[in-house]
Amino acid sequence: MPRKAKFDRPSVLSKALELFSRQGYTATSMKDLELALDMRPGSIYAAFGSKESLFNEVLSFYASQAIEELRALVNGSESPLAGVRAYLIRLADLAHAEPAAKVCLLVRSKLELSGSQPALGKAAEAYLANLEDYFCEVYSMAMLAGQLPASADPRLMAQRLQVAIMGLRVFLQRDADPLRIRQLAGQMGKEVTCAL
Amino acid sequence: MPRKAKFDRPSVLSKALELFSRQGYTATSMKDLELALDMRPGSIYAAFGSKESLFNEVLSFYASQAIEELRALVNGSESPLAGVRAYLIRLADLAHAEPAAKVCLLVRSKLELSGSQPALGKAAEAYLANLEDYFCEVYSMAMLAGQLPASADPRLMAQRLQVAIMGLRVFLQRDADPLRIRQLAGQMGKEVTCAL
DNA sequence: ATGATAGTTGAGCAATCACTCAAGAACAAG
DNA sequence: CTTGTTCTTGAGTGATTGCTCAACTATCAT
Repeated sequence: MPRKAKFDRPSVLSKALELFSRQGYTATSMKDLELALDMRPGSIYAAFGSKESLFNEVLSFYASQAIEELRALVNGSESPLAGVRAYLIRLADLAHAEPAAKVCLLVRSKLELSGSQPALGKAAEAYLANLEDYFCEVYSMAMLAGQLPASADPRLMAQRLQVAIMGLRVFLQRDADPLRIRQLAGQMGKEVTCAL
Repeated sequence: MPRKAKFDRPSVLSKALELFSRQGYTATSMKDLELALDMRPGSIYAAFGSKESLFNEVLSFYASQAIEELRALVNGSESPLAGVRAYLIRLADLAHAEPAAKVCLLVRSKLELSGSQPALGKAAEAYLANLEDYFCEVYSMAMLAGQLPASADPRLMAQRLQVAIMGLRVFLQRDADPLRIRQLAGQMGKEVTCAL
């Protein structure tokens, strides 16, 4: 009996993600979203409830995308540590991408919203913690495979890696020479995988 | 004949800096500023022209403060490289500070505003470039003092250091154990000064 | 005092904000 | 076709945005 929605949720989320990545949460108005999503306000609110909960869903969409991409890269590499190095190189290659794609939306949102929208800040924080946990798993796997000294601390290394990734991705915004950035990423990859 | 302004510009800028650091540019309204600065709209506009140019002045205020602090620390250390390590440790100790003080306002603003307020984004970018230049000077000094191999690339090391700092300061937002962060900072300090 | 200059005030402007809801449109079952 | 259910529409809500300006007040030199 009902009528089915004529929009495709993932594709809508993807468009919203692009817009939020470019302008941030606060600077993006519902008018902007109506235009980008080609939806009228009533439809948006029927589908997502509010600007805040739409953004929440976008964050979750982005986070699962990010962790999936990472997982694929690690599984597709010869070893966990090689996967980590490959991931850093891939990040460095974002130097050629559009500015909006360079920063991690989770980091961006955490910085932007922790002070003014605590709930959204907490959400971004949680997804970042998930990523750290996954990094920790990767390092644990590497230890079991004998690729790291028995004295290694996977949790510390995971945090060390996340710091490196955050730094690199923020630095991407500075529009330096792509080759330079690759050089930096390579060096950091070695440091972060004890391959000095 | 005239009447002199009854507010102290640096102290006003300092209050505005605190507010912008907590809420960001877009999420801070003129009403918020009126309250924090204890000034009426007319006075603010007479003194600063617009919200945007007030923010510009705050950015410049913050940047000169930051570089001065850094310079003092480097000059007060035994060697340039020791100064760099000391700076990283000092950053790690921000773990005990209020959240707003943890992130660099320049990075925050670059991320928040590059997409929606290009002029302000460019301004933040320029100050970050100044900092990188200063890092480069420090490494050049270290080379002249024979603390680095002749093959070292000061510019690359400066960028490497800025990536480390950005990463560390963003990670501070995650509210990890302060001791952990010190540990990370110490390790990164060694890497970034070739003291492995 | 007085006049000239400059700083302060706050009600209020047009524009924009996130959001609502009554009306209409599109589908599926009978 | 109807009827029932859900989705879509867009004009319009009150609140808030950044900002203005005429009236006012304080401080100077004379």
